[in-house]
Amino acid sequence: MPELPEVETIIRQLREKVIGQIISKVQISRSSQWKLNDADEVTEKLIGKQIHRIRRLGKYIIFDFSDGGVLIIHLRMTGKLIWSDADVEPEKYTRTIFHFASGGTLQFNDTRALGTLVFLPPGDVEKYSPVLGLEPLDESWTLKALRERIKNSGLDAKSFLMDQKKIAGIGNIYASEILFRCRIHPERKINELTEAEIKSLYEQIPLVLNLAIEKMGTSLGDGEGNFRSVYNIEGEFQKLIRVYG
DNA sequence: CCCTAGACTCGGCAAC
DNA sequence: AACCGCCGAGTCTAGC
Repeated sequence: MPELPEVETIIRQLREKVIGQIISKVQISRSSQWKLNDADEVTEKLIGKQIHRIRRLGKYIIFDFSDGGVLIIHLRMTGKLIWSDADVEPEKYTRTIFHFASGGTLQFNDTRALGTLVFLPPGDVEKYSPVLGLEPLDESWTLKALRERIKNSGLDAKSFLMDQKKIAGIGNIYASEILFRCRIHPERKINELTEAEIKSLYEQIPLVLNLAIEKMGTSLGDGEGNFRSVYNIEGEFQKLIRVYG
């Protein structure tokens, strides 16, 4: 499952390959994953768009085009973005392929097909903006801001960490790992933690996420959820994980 | 089991 | 003052 470190790994690798590139063709084989767009229309509209910037918001991947439009992709459970320098044919679980003028291709593969894609032309950028909580790797990540979020929540600690409206980017694997390192039981009520425990969360959350980014993410299990980077290789963080499940 | 969005429930609150 | 109605927080479920 791609969580913040996996998505960050993906966008960093994508930057090396697709900044400045121009889309020459888009092949959509599962149009229902384009949430706000008609498949034929978006295929047409994306041609000629140049990728100016790539960024991450929580677990969302955002491509900014030179004209101000954006493409927003969420990988959900099993989505993968795979880069190839050469042309490729769609495989069984290929849902959309982006072809670039350089000859390279970016495949969006997704076994469960729960991932989402949204294209917003320059004027419509406001039409879709996911509601997300604190970004653990931003300057906005402060002990005070975390305490403020915790204050009015009756969730248990693990649910709190995984709630994207509270903190953006954490899922099952990193929530478990962070709580283990903080010695906090996952079912403890978040608003009943001691000040020392909140402080520990405040420190461990960015620490664990940054460590996982250094290791290019976590590839656990052999099934459909197993993370692969843009170059179709596994991450290394599972070697450092201290708890599983 | 653990990704999200939307529909739903619940409880607190408000009045001049 | 709460028979009302809004809001925020939490729960449940569909989607493939």
